[in-house]
Amino acid sequence: MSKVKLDEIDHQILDMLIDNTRTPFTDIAKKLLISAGTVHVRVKKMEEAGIIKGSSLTIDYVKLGYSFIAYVGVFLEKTHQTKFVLERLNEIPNVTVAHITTGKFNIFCKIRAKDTTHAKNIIFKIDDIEGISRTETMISLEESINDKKRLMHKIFNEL
Amino acid sequence: MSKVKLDEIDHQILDMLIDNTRTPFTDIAKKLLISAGTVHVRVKKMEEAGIIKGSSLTIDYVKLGYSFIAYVGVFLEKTHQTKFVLERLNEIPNVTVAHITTGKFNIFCKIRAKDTTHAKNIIFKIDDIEGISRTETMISLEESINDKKRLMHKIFNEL
DNA sequence: GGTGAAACTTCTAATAA
DNA sequence: TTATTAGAAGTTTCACC
Repeated sequence: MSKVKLDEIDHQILDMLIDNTRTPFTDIAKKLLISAGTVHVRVKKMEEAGIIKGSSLTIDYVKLGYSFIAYVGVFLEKTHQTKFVLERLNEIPNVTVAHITTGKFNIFCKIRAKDTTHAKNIIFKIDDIEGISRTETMISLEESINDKKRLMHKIFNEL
Repeated sequence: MSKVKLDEIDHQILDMLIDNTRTPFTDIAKKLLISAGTVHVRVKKMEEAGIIKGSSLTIDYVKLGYSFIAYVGVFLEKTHQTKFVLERLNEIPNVTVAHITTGKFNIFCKIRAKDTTHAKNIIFKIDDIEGISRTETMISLEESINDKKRLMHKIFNEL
């Protein structure tokens, strides 16, 4: 849980790699007026510190036929069932994100489906999980802002 | 919006690259008993088809001091203000995701902050946006399921 | 479509500054 | 800490199945 100090160079390296993992270190070096070796050393340090956890492709799920996104708020019968319910949710591949939350819902999750029929089946599956008293679905009509575009320095430099 | 047909080989290539963008094509080739050239050609095709939109680093935001995640449901005064409000939300760097939704809320977004004080300021900023009548915040106590672990074939092979 | 090997680019680690 | 450099490793292309 320790905070790690990064300097401006590190932020800019992260920025470019967040935008495209395969940005050659030589390109980064050229842009930042340092050597590729230095980029390598700094990236390695950030990996060792656990700041860089890994890398992943950004997939266009819509093109693959998965155009349906919904958020499902889950109400539990009893709070101590949280762990059990999360395990069941984890078994459904279409539940792509889940958070334990305060406020209105006990658990809050995101599902990705092909269409409304498919989504209905997934929601029924969720409703059937033991310990869930009821759910509330919010269908996404449009994903307007998306993690990807958020460059690090925008977050870092703001107060 | 067109659907694209991928075969089992493509799925497995995606699988490995989703898990780690830098998986060498030679490793993928070895595992799938094809040549590295073939892997290259298939990846290129999926890039050209727009299925692979890009790649990104997975950052441990908690280690960088951003341990606070919350979901904010937004109620609008009038629906036709949606576009305007989304533009304002997009100007706040800590709003990392936003969806237009049906159901309880008009817009649904995710914020990332350093701590509760920081989060409070962000939520106040959101509340101040013209056209928003009120908001409802759900604080994430724990992120239990996370996109990253979802391998493609699990989604593809399910009905 | 796929292959295998050559040509090219990038990474990495060791050495030196 | 950073730069340089050289050998290792990965990627891309292409003539040929």
